[in-house]
Amino acid sequence: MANSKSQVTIYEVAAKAGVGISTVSRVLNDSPDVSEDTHKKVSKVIDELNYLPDRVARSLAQRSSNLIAIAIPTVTTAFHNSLLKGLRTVLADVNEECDLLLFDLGSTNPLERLRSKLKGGKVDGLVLAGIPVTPPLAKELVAFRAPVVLIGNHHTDFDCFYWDNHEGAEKATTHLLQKGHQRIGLIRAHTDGYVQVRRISGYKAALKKYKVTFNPKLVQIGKTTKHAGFSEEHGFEAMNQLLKVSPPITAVLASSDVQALGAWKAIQDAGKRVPEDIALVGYDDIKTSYYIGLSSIDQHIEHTGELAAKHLINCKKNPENYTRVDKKITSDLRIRRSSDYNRTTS
Amino acid sequence: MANSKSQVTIYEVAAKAGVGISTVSRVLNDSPDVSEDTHKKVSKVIDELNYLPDRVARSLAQRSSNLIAIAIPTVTTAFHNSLLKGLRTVLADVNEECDLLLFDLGSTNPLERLRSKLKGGKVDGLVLAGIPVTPPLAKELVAFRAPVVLIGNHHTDFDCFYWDNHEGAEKATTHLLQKGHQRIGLIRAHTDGYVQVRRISGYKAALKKYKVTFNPKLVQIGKTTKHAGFSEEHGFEAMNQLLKVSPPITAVLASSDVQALGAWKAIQDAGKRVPEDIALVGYDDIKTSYYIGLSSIDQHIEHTGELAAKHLINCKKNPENYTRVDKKITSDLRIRRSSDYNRTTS
DNA sequence: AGGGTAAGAACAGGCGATTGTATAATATAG
DNA sequence: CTATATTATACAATCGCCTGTTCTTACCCT
Repeated sequence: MANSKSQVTIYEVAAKAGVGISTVSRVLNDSPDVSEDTHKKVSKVIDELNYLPDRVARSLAQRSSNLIAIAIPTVTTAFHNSLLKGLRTVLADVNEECDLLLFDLGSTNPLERLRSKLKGGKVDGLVLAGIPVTPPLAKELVAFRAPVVLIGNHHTDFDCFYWDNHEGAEKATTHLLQKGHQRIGLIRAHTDGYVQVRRISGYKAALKKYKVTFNPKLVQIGKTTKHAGFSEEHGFEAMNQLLKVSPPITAVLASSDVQALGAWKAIQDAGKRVPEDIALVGYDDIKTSYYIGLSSIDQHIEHTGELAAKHLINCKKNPENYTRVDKKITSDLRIRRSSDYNRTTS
Repeated sequence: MANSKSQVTIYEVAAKAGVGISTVSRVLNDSPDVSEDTHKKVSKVIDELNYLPDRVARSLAQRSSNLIAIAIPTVTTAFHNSLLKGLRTVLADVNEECDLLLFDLGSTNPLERLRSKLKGGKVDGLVLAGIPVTPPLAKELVAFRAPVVLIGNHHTDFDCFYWDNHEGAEKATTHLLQKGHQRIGLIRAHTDGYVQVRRISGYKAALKKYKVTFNPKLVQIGKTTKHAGFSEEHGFEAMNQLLKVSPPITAVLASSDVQALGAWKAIQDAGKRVPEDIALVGYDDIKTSYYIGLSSIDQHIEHTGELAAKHLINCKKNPENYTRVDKKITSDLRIRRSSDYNRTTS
């Protein structure tokens, strides 16, 4: 199994080079007060011994773990993957030393799990993605004594990067209105939080601007509750309900791309075409959307991950000039085949 | 930000509880020889002081960290995401204590980066995904004092979970032959390693079984080298080359689904249809393939990740009855619209 | 009641680095 | 040529926790 051999330590290097360990340490850290000769000599021994400093010991001495944690649920979506990628890109390039720690919140009782993870020990930074911060949680986070970044949620006590769901839904709806649609369906999800509310308000705002009366029957939700209704099945189900509405709708805005995919299937099953009969716009802009030509709202998730990582690294590097970050990430509409069709007759 | 205040250490807890630090430590680690009274007393103080043990110090002292690391390149693909998910699922459910650490290998000099990550070691297990193990690396891995699991590569000194690329390519090719194809193109990638060689051999084996002569002109590779040629652009480019071959091919096997997507586009641009004019099969079975109906080879990547995690946890729990694992994961063909069409005339 | 035993807690010595300070060696000045 | 400033290096104390060992103390038993 590969175990036995013990590590080469700074002591061995020092002994073999005939110097003290502090000198070796200074060579490692490119301290200016080591003579050139000594530097060379020690470097040579380091090479010969194939010595690499122990990062854990180093972290302890430097009082920083060089670890940034991100808490995510087990059921990951494209959202989490994009976020991770953004974080990693920055951590890998900007700061060689920092690794990413994944706090998996499991499937049951995520908050309890998060609490126990927090107790597992400190890290240099924590990213909470899509986790609403309740007052008790906020208290624990403060006690955690490490910079905490919230993604997708808002809280006055922590740094946040979040999206304006109102804006996204409004952009999508406006686009459909501009394409000549009047009866636009909305497939919602099984959450009644902030996100959902804002999206519906964006949808309504756009309608109002175009003087189209809001019709609650055009907002549908199915029974399938898996993934809070962001699933393909749910999109399929809700779309079938929308197809029964009369007079018929000519466009649909879904709460997620995956949902839109299900809706697309329902539309095809009903013998109708996208976008000629029904235009479709999703939310999230996942990879598949690009390939199949589904219009969607791009929330720049990967970029948000990068921003979060940069912010945390910055906190670490110069904690003195810290200022709270509260940044809204704008959402952009990606128009593709599924909605790029002008409806001449209403 | 909640940072400034200096850390609460085990000493303060010990002092306030009126015990020695070793007792506090034993409480933290649920050692059996602490009386119940003391346990309670200390726990109470821990709560009051909001004490969190320092991960780094703990790792240093224990020479391990309850961490399983996985090394992956910065440019992640669906492959890595699936793997991660598999690992996490198991770590989250089977063992509450283990977290996943991401060793990002960056973009330049991944092996060197890996080396330095290994040095900081102190993890309980390491997963190497898609990283060929050269002799010097093998040596370092042996010196690394933790179980190492290789995914997608084979090495007699380590536990491995890998795929039989010969089998996968053979299954895909056989499927196309059965559908009546004779002139089957192959889009390869810019690697000449194990994976590529085995896939080509599988392709050839299937042809041979059906008594179809191998034609090297049907194996194409483009100039685009990004992502070692597994990219959409490269698929597009190579497909265009294949379209020029005469007599025309009727089916194509790509090295990845993303590549196949590019090929699909090239086929459409040439005014041909999938699968009626040209049948298409990819490799990897990414999500998009399911949605757009691209046939593909499913390598059960997520499941492989689960197996790897289970194995590592098992190593940790009972190291005494360790036996080397060398498991081949079978690949299955997922037949979808892109190739599900019988070619009557050859 | 005294010696033996065992449980529970304290001591002290690491783990492998960093870093402020003391010291030895060299250089500069008077 | 001694006295002082200047380097370059070595020493030793940490960092926060774990753990083998020693020491108490209380409890049994004859």
